[in-house]
Amino acid sequence: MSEHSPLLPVPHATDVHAADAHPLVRRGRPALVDPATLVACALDLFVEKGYAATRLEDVALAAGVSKGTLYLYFDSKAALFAAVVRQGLVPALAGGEALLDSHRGSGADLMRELLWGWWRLIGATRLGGLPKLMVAEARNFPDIAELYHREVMARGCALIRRAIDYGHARGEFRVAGDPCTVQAVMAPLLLRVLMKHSFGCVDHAAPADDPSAAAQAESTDIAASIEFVIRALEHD
Amino acid sequence: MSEHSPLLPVPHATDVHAADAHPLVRRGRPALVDPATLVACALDLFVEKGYAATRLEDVALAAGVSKGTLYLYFDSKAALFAAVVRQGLVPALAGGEALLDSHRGSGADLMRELLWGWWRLIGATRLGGLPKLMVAEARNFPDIAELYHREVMARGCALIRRAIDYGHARGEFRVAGDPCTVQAVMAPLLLRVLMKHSFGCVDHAAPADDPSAAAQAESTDIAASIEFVIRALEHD
DNA sequence: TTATTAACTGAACATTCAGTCATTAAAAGC
DNA sequence: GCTTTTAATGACTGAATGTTCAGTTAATAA
Repeated sequence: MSEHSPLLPVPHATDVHAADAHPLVRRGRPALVDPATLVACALDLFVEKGYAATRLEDVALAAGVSKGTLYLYFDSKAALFAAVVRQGLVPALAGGEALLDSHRGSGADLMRELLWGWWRLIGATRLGGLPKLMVAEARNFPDIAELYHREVMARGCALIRRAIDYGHARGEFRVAGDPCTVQAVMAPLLLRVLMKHSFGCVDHAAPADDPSAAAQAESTDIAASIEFVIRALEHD
Repeated sequence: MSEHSPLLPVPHATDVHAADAHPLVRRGRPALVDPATLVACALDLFVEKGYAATRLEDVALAAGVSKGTLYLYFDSKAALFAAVVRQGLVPALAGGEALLDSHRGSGADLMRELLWGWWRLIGATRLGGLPKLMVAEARNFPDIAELYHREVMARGCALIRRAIDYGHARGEFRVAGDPCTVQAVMAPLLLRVLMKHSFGCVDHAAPADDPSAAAQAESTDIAASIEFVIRALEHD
């Protein structure tokens, strides 16, 4: 047995593909598949069907490879799941942190930008399926849940907390960024994305026939949710 | 094959146990197990491990019976799942509807009572695991998701909407009960209960060693969340 | 051309588990 | 006691699927 954690990709994959700056000329057959593609396909299927109901053969099929090829890049199904979470979260939070550092306007505007940015970069993309996936599987994969909690939730909460503190320091917000307020601020958007990826097909509120109208209605709802929480933050 | 829906309990169970007022004297061996116990055990395990990761043998073991006995009461695992949802939701909403009809005070007080009641009757009990379960499995069980959406979510939303309208009609609330506001009002509590049943063991915010202190902190957080949304509803 | 290396394949294997059923147990009627 | 009826059991089965690996393909190096 290898001495690596079973939730990490096998080393050769990391060496050959992730660190592409290999100085030597490669030998042998060139790779046909990018492991990032496998992870992206796995994310889609995990989000759509759940972890257990997703067959590795379907992931492979979606990526245009065979089932065996998956095992060249990931030790196990759980390792693939871990990669899905890791790959999803790494690029997702940097933007928000940069935004917060550069902002100079009002607290309400900062909060609007943060929440809209979260929706654009995560809520409205395929990454929006990750929260549902983690809620569903956190108890079955404590290691991955801990990673997600530490690297995504904690960092996201810290971001919101700093934004609330910013508005509080300027005298615009009634409260400072305690954990409970932070959760209440994120709650409407988080719940929205959770519902979208679970009851989305059941909920008949949106006109399913016209995707552009649905997107329009969604934007309106997001805006309303954001204004709702800002109203709760601001002074009377 | 029976002509009943596969998601309904087998008829004999309903006849013999649910309708206990059978006039005839029963013959044969008396039942040792109450199907409600099976459903309760299934709820616990489904919530803890997820639908797929829960083995029927474990459900049976938790209820003190054998796997075969489960099939005397439920046609399949999916039927057991449906019973879990159905049994959970039936008694859960009546209280809220009665409360709303009898209330005469301010809109904010009504909202406090409603949300606290929801927390006491659902959020803080084993039923609080149902939302997580449904979020996780809605796509895999469209029938059950539709049932849950129609009988739980829609009715719960209607309740909140009427409470907002009540406060709005009295001139206390800024807005009427549009669907988006309703969701924003429920969001903090719903998200809290979702997190409790997924990341609950990972989140180190609460002191896990002292359950009474944890319950105390939880009550404080619920109260803060409720006041947060009421503040967003009320006039400036 | 031939050897070597790496990527890839898919049939076979091993395991897990929902669902079945022949059997046993416990009650009531005769 | 004997029969009938219902409850309960747990070993068994079959299908699904995660995992493995001997073999194949496609590239470079000699």
